[in-house]
Amino acid sequence: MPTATLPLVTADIAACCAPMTAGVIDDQAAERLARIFKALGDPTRVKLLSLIAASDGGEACACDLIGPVNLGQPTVSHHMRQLVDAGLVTREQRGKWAYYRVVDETLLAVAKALTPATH
Amino acid sequence: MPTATLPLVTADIAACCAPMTAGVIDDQAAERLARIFKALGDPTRVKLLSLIAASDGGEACACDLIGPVNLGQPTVSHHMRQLVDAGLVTREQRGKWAYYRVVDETLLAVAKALTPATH
DNA sequence: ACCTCATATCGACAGATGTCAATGCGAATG
DNA sequence: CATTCGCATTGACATCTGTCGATATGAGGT
Repeated sequence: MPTATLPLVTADIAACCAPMTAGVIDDQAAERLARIFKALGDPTRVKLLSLIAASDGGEACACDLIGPVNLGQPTVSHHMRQLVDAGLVTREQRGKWAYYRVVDETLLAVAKALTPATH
Repeated sequence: MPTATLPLVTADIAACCAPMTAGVIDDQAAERLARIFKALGDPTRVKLLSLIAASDGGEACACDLIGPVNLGQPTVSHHMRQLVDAGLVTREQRGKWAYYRVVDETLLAVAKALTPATH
């Protein structure tokens, strides 16, 4: 995999997340969903996401995240990349600091995909 | 990890899934959530879950799952174990067949955890 | 220009993960 | 009870992943 920081969840974010429980999902949708779930499949990243979401103004710089998760700076940077690549957070450089912000649309779309069909 | 098939998501399923975006999640909750997400973090397992959910009567036996995912029987069995261990599906042996069923409560709880706080 | 500070990237390494072939095991069926 | 059938377990393997120390990058401050 190259070093690209691509928007893996793009416009088709809606398409990706038709309720998983409605009909049999196609392979592409399964892949897209799994990619997001994998990004969420680490306790550190779950905590990072929560830290950002709970931050004042809905954003947090990397420097604010290193302490709470008690890991090295490169490791946190690595995790943040995963979250950005999955489309779960955005990154904005302002001066020396990198500010992260949760992408609510992605969270909502995934939540919708997980919501069981109302029989 | 021993061979136990424990209900990793038990009564505290509700506690585990207070909206991830409301306050900073504690380490235990992050761990519980991540465990479920990790189980969902593979395209094969996403498809398996979808297959079961879309099956007649909401249940499917292992034999019905092997074909659609195009993988060996031991591999499918392995994936199903992951899903059961994560509390995403239940397993019931009836005669020679193993029937799987999606646990809607878990899906709902996770969906709730992902739903962004309404600012 | 230099230095400092905030992040990212690289290289390395142990441990986890997905897959398969071979085998084990319990339940029906003859 | 021997055989077959459905599924789980084991052992092995290549690949992926989380973590770190060291280093690179790049923006501000002096």
